[in-house]
Amino acid sequence: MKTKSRTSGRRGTPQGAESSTGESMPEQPRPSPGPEPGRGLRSRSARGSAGTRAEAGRRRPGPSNRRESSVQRRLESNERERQRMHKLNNAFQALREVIPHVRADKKLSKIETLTLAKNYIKSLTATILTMSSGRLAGLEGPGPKLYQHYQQGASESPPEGHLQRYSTQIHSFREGT
DNA sequence: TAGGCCATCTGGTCCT
DNA sequence: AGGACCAGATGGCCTA
Repeated sequence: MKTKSRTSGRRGTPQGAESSTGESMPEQPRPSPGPEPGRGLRSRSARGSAGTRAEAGRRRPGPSNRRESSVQRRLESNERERQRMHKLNNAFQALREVIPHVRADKKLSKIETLTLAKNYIKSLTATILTMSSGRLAGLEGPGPKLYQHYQQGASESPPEGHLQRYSTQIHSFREGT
C-alpha cells in the first residue's frame, strides 16, 4: 500500500491495508505480495559481471529449478529490506519535523528534505559562529578557534551565504519552483 | 497524459 | 555464511 500524506488524501488504498510488520510508520508499507512476475525483475547494471546492461543480473532461469529454501531466503531478505527502508523513511520523517519549512500542508519530498536540511544546518552553523566570534572575541574558549577553523574550511562559501541560500530556498519552495 | 515521487523486488557487493 | 547496504528496474498514485 502506498498511502501518502504529502497532500491530503493522496494515495488511495487499493487493497490489503495491513502492514506485515504492525509497526506504525509514517508511510504505510504495501503488503508484501511476494515474488510477482513482471515486477522488479530487472536488476542494476552489470557491476563487474558480464553481459549487457539489460541482461546483467537479471533473474536466472525461473523458479522451477529454484530450491524452496532459497525462495524462503529471498522472502526473508525482502522483508528485511522493507524494514530497512521503513527505518530510513522514519528517519526522513523525523528530519522533516525539525526542519522549518513553509508549505506545512505539503509533505517535503526526500530530496527537498535533504537539501533544506543541509542549508538549514549551514545557516545555523553560520549563526552560531557569528555569535560566538562576536561575544568571545579576545576571550579564551572554543568560540574564536571554531570560527577560525570554519573560515578555513569554508573559504569558498562564506557563512553569510548560507543564510541567504536557505531563505531563498524556502522562498522557492513556497512558490513551488 | 507526462512527469515526479515513491514502495517494492532483486541480485551484487561489502561487512561482521 | 548471513545480514546490511546499494542501486537498477518496475509499476502505482498523484499533480499539473
